[in-house]
Amino acid sequence: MDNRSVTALRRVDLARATGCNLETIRYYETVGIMPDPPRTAKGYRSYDDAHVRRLKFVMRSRDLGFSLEEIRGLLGLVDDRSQTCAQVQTVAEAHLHDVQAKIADLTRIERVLSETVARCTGDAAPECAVIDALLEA
Amino acid sequence: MDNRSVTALRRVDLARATGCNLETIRYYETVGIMPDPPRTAKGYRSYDDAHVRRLKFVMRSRDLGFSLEEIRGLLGLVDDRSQTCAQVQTVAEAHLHDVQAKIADLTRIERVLSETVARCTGDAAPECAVIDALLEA
DNA sequence: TCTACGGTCTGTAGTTGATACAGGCTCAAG
DNA sequence: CTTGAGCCTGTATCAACTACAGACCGTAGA
Repeated sequence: MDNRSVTALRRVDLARATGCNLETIRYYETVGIMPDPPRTAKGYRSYDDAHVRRLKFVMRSRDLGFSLEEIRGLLGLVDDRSQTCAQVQTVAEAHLHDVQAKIADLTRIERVLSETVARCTGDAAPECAVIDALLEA
Repeated sequence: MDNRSVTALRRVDLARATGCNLETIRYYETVGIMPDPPRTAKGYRSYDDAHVRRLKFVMRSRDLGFSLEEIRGLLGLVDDRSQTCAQVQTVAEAHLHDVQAKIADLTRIERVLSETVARCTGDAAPECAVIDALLEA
């Protein structure tokens, strides 16, 4: 157990430390969300705490529904700390509006769907309120 | 203007009648959502009112957020009217629960996001509440 | 009749965000 | 020395479309 083992992480260690899927890490590297990590003599990827922090940032952003494109933007703003809070705010607000629009859409769907399902008799009969609703012009 | 023109529709006509994208119609045929239509002597697709009705059904279902897989199921129930209202109700209720779960997720995201954005100063400074929230463990 | 334009045909590639697998290599513990 | 876990690459798959490329057709106007 040498002192390298404190920070030198394998792919599976990074996955476990972040909760990210193993294959997804490689995917993030190919699409530039994560940097290409240094390699061992045998070509194995070698990660450290900075990778863990970055990937956690990505996971949290994804959790909040940011697209990879948006996350790329946020990472750029983090990497270049000369950028402004106002810029980040703009990205986050745009995303907030997206989320609110999605909620509105789903709420409309939920209303129509629950109203329609409520009209179902649940009978072993071929007449059905859901089908009728979908069939009507 | 012969009597065929009343019902014989080209691909673009079906698209316009339903609001469906031109290419999507062909896609729905390849995946079996729509039937392979009859062809003219020169191989052009020829649609009629039944196609319009079916595609409208598909569009409305999709509008309500049903997946193509679910729509395939609903179409099967419509095609075979010996199926029961109870079966349709089951599909629709399962989908309703999906929708409600998505709304719950997005509402959580919306809350976190709006709280965080509200803490932004909007300054031309590198300190930012959004970034801090994403960076913190 | 010519020409332009809009439509149609097929097959295939690209999109987003991963996930999975094949086939082979390496490493560490027992 | 074997076994099992992990690593490597490249490629295929998923949903649900969308968008070409390259060739053909059909009709309205000059």
